[in-house]
Amino acid sequence: MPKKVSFDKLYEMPGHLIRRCHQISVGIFHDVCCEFDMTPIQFALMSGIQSNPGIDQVQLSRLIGVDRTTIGNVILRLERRGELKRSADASDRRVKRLALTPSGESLLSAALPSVQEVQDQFLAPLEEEERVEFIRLLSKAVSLNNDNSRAPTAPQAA
Amino acid sequence: MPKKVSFDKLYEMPGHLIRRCHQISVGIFHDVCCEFDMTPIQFALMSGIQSNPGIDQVQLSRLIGVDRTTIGNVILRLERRGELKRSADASDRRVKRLALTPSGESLLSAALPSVQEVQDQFLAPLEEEERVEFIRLLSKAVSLNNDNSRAPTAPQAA
DNA sequence: TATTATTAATCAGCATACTGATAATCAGTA
DNA sequence: TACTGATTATCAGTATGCTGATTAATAATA
Repeated sequence: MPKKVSFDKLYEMPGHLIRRCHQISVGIFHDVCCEFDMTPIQFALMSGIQSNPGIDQVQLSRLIGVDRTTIGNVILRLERRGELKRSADASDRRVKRLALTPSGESLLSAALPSVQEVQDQFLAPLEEEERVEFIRLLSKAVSLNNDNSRAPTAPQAA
Repeated sequence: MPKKVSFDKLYEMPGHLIRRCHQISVGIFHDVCCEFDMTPIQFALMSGIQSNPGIDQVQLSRLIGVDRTTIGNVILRLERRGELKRSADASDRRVKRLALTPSGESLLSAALPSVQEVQDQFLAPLEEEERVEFIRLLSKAVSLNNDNSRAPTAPQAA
C-alpha cells in the first residue's frame, strides 16, 4: 500500500501521542471509577472546590485549567445531581460562589483511592524511573506552554 | 485556604497533566494551522486515507485510534466540504471505501509543514534530549496501554 | 436451505472543549 | 452623575469522544 510522509510521522507526533494518552487515561478512569458515575473533569472540579470552598467559576476554571464555558456546564450537571451548590455573592451580584454538598464531599472521598489507582494503572507499563521522568516532562511541558494554552492555569487561588 | 489531599495531588496526576497537554497541543494546532480550517483529528484522518486509499471506516478508526462512531461524524463533515469521497464496495455492500479528493490532497499537502511546526512549538520548551525521551515515553505508554484503550490501534492496515 | 453469529455503518444521547456574542454588574474616570 | 471599560456568567453553535442500540449485509453452521 502507498505510504506518504504525513502518515509516516503521525505515530511520532507529540500531538497524536498525547491524544492517544488522553483517550487511554480517560478509558482507564471510567473502567476503574465506574461505580462512582463520575468523569475525570468532574473529579478535578470537585477537588478544586473542596480545597477552595466559595471559589467562583472563573477562578475555578483557572485553577484546574478548564474553559470557563465548559466549566459552567459541568457545574450545572453536578448541581442537578446535588453534589454542589451555587450561591450568590453578597457584595458582587455577578459572582456565584461554589461549595460541595455533604453528598459531594462523600463522593469525592470515596472516589479518591480509585482515582489514584487510575494513575498507577496508566503508569504501570513504565519502569519506576521512567514514571518519575514522564511526570516531570509532562509537568514541564504543561507549565512552560501554559501561556499558549486556551485555558491557562493560574493556581494562585489555592 | 484549606487544602485537601485530593487537590494537592491533582497537579502531579498523569491524567490531569495529559489532559492539559492535549488542551495545549490542540490550542497550538489551531493557532498555527488556522488558515487551513482543519482540526487535528481531521488531519490524522486525511493522512490515514492518503496512505491507505480505499480504506473503510472501521480499519481507519483502528489505524489512527479514533472511535468508529466519532470517525463517522468527522468523515461526514469532510465529505460535505469536498475533501474526501465515500464509495460503496463492490463485493460487500456494508462497506464504504474512502479516498481523498484532489482538494483533500492539496489541503493535506499544504497543511503538513504547519502541522510539523505545531509539534516543534509544543516541544520547544524542552531540552533536545528531553524531547526525544518525552516522545519515547509517550510512545511506550500508548503502545503498552493500547489494550486498555477504548479505541485501540491496529495499524496492520497501513 | 434456514438459522445463527458477526460485521459495517448509523442513530440517539450525553459529556468535554472551544468560539464568539450577549446581558448584567461593577469599577474607574471625566 | 454619566460614561467607559472590565468582569462574571451565560447562550448559541460547532467538534471530538464515548455508550448502547439498531439496521443492513455477510459469513458460518446446523
